[in-house]
Order: sequence, then structure tokens, then C-alpha cells
Amino acid sequence: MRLQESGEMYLEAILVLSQRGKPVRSIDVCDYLGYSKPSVSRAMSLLRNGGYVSMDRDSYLSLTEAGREVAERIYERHRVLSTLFMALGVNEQTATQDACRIEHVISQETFEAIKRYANCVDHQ
Amino acid sequence: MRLQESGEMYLEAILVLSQRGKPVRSIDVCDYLGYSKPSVSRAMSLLRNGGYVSMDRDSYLSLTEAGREVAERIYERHRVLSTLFMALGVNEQTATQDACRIEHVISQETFEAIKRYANCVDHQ
DNA sequence: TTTTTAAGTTAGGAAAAGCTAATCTATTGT
DNA sequence: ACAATAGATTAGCTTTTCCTAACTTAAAAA
Repeated sequence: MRLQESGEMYLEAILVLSQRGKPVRSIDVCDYLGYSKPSVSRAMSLLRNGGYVSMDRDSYLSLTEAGREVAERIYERHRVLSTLFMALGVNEQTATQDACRIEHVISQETFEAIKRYANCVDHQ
Repeated sequence: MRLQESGEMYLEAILVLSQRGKPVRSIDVCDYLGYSKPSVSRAMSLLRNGGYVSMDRDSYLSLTEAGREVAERIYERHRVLSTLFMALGVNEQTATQDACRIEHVISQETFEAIKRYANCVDHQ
């Protein structure tokens, strides 16, 4: 099972929600992403099959090691990109929206190059 | 008819191909993008309906005013982004590939901000 | 002139990822 | 205890965008 763009988005959502301390349910992902319950349910089932997510008998979601790796990688891209865009004068909402889209399509090589550079920008 | 991401890609392809001087046919777009004839045929039909492309009786394609505007905008993004990525040390193939993906999802606001900044980078 | 090839189109299918409607199940409230 | 609610799932649909197979037509070659 190859992970698609939408899969990355769900994993990132679970990571962010889990940082709030409370256990994460599918319904929380629905609210966070603005998707319907069936859409999230289906996605969770695929991500479980792929070994990215697990669900205990209380329907609480957690990331597997593989899932966490993906989620951390994407979420770092999100933070670095949105911060950079705002540093360049883009308004927060647009910066966030663009980061949300770009984080799934950018290569690791290009991201690392941007990150090195963003450090300089921020430290100016 | 709202223009999708793939529509932008086709318009950009027609623009680039037309800069080679020779008239542009659907089959040229197939070769350029690596898509099948039916895919391109269908896309051209949609873009014609949307008023972005016209086709004369020799099946030669051209961009309408609306189509050209979109194509120029996307192609500028492509050039600025790929040039910037390469300036940051990314290899050409990866830089081009990433530009190809990002050019369709980035907002104009964020692109303008990056462009302002890329100018500084290049002039260093 | 007849055949072959190249280009375009039509028909129909597949995958990804969203949706609504309806169902199941467990917990909560009365 | 029983009804209502919340959360998860199933079934089935839609859109986008790609594909292959098969057909049409016009130009090129023999």
C-alpha cells in the first residue's frame, strides 16, 4: 500500500490532535479536517491496513512507528514552510493554506534546501 | 467551467510547445506530457469548451486570451521556482519536478512574496 | 490507386478521495 | 429499563483524471 497525499494529511492530523493530550478519535479527525465520518472511517481503515495507524477497542487512534515518521516529516514541512511564508510577509491564513498543500508535493531534497535557507532568513 | 490543476498543466504545455515555433498538435502535447492520445483529446475538448484553447481545421492548437493568461502565470511560477531551488543547491531534475507540482497549488500571494525574495537571492 | 500510417476521437474502465443515507452499537439521560 | 444520542461503519454515488481498445479520417508511400 503506497501512501497517498490524503493519507499524509490524515496522519498529520492525528499527530497534531494527539499533541493536545486527549485521546484521538475518528470524530476528532472529522472536525479537524472538515471531512465526513465515512470519509475518515474509510481512510483510517486504509491506514490501518497499511500499518500507519492502530485503533484500540475504545476506537482511540494512534500512530505506528511508520505512521509517526510520516506525520513528523510532513508536520515539520508544515511548520517550516508556513513560518517562512509569514516571514516573507504572507498573511497567516494564506501561509498556512499554502504550506498545507505544498508539504505533500515537495521533495525532501528541496525541502532541506529551503530549510537551510529559512534558518538564515529567520536569524536576520 | 472551473479550471482544474490538470487544465493548467495542459495550457502550460501548449505555451511551451508553441515557443518552439512550430504549430502545436494534440500529439505533441501527448509526447511532451507523456499522456495518451485520448487523455489529451478529452482535455482539449474540455479546455475548448471552457474557452481556454481553440483548434483550427488542421487540428492545430492555440491558446485563447484567457488560456494564455493562465499559461503565462503558471509558467512564470515554474521558472521562478525551479531557478530558486537550483540556486539553493537542488539538482536540476528535482528542482524542475518540484516546481511542476508546486506551481499549481501555491497562491499568488505567496508566490509574489517568494519572487521578491528570489530576486535578492539571485542578485547576491 | 491501393495500402499503410499517423492523428484524433469515441466508448468504456479504473483509482483516488470526497459525499449522503442508512445501519449498528454503546453510552447517556430520564 | 428504555429512549435518545454519539460515534463508527457500510453501501453506494460523484468527480477528476488517467488508461486501453477500437474506430475514423486524411495524408503518405508503394
